[in-house]
Amino acid sequence: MYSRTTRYAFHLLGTLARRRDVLVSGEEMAGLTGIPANYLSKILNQLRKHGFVESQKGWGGGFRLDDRALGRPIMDVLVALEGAASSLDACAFGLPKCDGTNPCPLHDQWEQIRLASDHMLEQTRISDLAFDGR
Amino acid sequence: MYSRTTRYAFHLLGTLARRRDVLVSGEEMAGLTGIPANYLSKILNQLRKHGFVESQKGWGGGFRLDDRALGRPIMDVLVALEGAASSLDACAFGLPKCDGTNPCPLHDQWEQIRLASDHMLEQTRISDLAFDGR
DNA sequence: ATCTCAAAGGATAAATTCATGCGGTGAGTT
DNA sequence: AACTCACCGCATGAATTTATCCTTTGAGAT
Repeated sequence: MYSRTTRYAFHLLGTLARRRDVLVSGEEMAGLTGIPANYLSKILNQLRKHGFVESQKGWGGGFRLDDRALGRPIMDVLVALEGAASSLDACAFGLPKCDGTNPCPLHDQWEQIRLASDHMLEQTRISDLAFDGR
Repeated sequence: MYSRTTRYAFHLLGTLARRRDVLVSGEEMAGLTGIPANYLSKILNQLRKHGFVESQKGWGGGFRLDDRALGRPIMDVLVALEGAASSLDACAFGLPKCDGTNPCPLHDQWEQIRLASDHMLEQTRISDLAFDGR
């Protein structure tokens, strides 16, 4: 599974995608999503460094989606936060090397599942995450 | 993803399924699988308590698959070790309540993936895990 | 200029998962 | 009976992930 941090990131980006072009403060986002305020700011900061969101300090400050991020696949988020090349572990059986020539007993079925997950992450864009709620 | 412990359990059961009716010592299983010996014994002990393996103490002792476990789906292993009702998290977006009436933006696609994983775990039996290697 | 607000950043702590160490127990051998 | 082997259980430790605290920085308001 994607880590809790990654799931938080999806939720935060979805919340910002729902509120385009306005600044939403961290405190406010914590209220909207239920994510701990102090932790959420770390994640948004990471997302900022990777070009997904913009931020503004000071009075009336907050976070806002970077327009250029709207069309990016959410796989990019996973890569940015986890450094992962794929979404799910390569092998459900735990083999360090598991592929077509040296498959574990679950290889073929797991491959399908992993591909479906990768496909979802590649096809879903950040704009698709727009969401209001917690 | 299934926890490392669960993946270890699959690997251990697969190794025993390949060696029916003989006792394999913990030390030996560590060599066969590459799983830390002291950790592996914990997992096998858990599996014993849940009726997947039998063990024998003392000289020539070791672990052996419980014959009645052969036909059980490997979902049972996951449930026994993680107490999980399903294989993957209910919601990839992190919502505490995510279902058809209150779906997250990823709900429908993720549902397919989760069902595929559940299906794999229900259809695969312990006997199917038979495997030699690490 | 000064004050206030909110993000940025660093350090620390809590929680969970994974792994190790070691004395104790039971089974078989000699 | 004494010895050895290997599982058993408890306690401890390491690593990773998640969460909190507190100080600093920058932007706007007064």
